[in-house]
Amino acid sequence: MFSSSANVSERQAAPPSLAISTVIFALRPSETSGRPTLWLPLVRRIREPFKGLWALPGGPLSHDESLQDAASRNLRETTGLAPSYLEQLYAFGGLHRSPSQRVVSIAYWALVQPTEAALADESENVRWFRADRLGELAFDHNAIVDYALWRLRNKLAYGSVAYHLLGEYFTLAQVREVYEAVLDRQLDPANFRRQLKATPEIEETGEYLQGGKHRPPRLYRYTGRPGLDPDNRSTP
Amino acid sequence: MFSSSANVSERQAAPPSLAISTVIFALRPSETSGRPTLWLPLVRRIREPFKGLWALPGGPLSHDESLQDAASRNLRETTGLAPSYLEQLYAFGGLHRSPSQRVVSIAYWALVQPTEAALADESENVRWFRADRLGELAFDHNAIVDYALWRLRNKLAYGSVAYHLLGEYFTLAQVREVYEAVLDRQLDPANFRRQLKATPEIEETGEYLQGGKHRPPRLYRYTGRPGLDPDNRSTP
DNA sequence: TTAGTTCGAGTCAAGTTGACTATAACTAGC
DNA sequence: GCTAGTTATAGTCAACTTGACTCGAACTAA
Repeated sequence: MFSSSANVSERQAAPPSLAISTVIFALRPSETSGRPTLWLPLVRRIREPFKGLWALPGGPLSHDESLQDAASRNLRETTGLAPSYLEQLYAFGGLHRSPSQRVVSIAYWALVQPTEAALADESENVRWFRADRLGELAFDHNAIVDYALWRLRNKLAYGSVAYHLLGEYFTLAQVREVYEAVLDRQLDPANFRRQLKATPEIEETGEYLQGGKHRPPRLYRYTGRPGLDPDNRSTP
Repeated sequence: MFSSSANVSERQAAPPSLAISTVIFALRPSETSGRPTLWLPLVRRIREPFKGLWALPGGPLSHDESLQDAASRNLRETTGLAPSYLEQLYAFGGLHRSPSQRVVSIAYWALVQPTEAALADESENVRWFRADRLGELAFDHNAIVDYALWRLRNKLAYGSVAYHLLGEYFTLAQVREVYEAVLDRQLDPANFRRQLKATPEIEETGEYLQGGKHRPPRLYRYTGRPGLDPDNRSTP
């Protein structure tokens, strides 16, 4: 009784530590088909626990930055990327996420544009993986990625998130390819186009995409809000 | 330079502390109209900062409980309630939420059934307020409640959350009253009924609600999953 | 018995969605 | 320069959904 009580107070003296993790999505051409697919960068664990396994970019929360700033700093430090969309995902706080000490991780998810993603740092310990072909990750990071994918699919169906995976100008077919890559199913080009033309945030430009093999498609521009505002009402 | 650097390491030595807050919704009859409206319990701050102001129930995260357990313990301790629905809301981690020290709060939101809510403890320092008539709350708790309300409205429109504000048996008109209270607008009874009859999770019982002033309505039962499962895919 | 109210089924027009057809505009290869 | 192949874009049509509305059924209060 006495020793157990002492144990409790001892453990409470070391409060759960706080960390940030980020799931960073970008479109890259598939090696096989060449069509755009979802990829994400992982970092290799260079110390225990889970030494050698791949893990989400992340780190401790420092005292003088907000959660979002910490996520965005982490993203920049590990991959050199600046996200076009960044949103909090979930706080993971299970008791046994980390074998040694108790860690509560606040996970963020981000989208980066392909021009950015092409410049991303890659090294021995930082590498991009196809989102649908990850192996076993460190900690509960497989669950975090699964949840981020679920959230991405939901947000996509709902609204305005697809454009943050594309550059400033895009064709309607490119938007459709984003949907097909993320939702993993074919969409009717004509019907998809009809829906997009009905959304007011997509503005027709006078330009056409030249250099393709067939009829040049018109270029469009997204005029909705950028994805980092704190008041875009998908984040408080 | 030296003193600033020393300052940084000193502040990092005291990491941000972690707390849990819960927004607890229940239906109670309005004092004026008698129709069901949204209420939530608040606790009075008995120490600085914000001493005397009302705040969300909450407290520090103890070492040996998961986030959800901590939320549900908090809820039980301050109000005596057992929620029928409990879900993580958001992690609030702004730098100046608390004037003294840095606190990251993981907010949860809960729904309790009216039978439960009627038994809730109330005292000098715990009181229920109408969700649309809160005064100025401590910390950033007004923003947290606003976000919880937004989330509740969204979930309501989407799906299955309304039944957790009702008892085991209910009439379709009661469900409509929940929607009207939360969304704050009138709904067409006939159309609403048509939609509910189309959802398979609502099962017709043989019973009727007796004792009303008019034609007795049929009683229904919700057969979907309860709201505390970790795998109901609105929580990872 | 009657007036008043809610319950519950049904109708209708407007809008949306998915499957499909047809034409326009461009390139590659001959 | 012509033709075949491919994508872009517009349009049609039936099935389904949604909102506004009507009407009879069933009960209570007086």
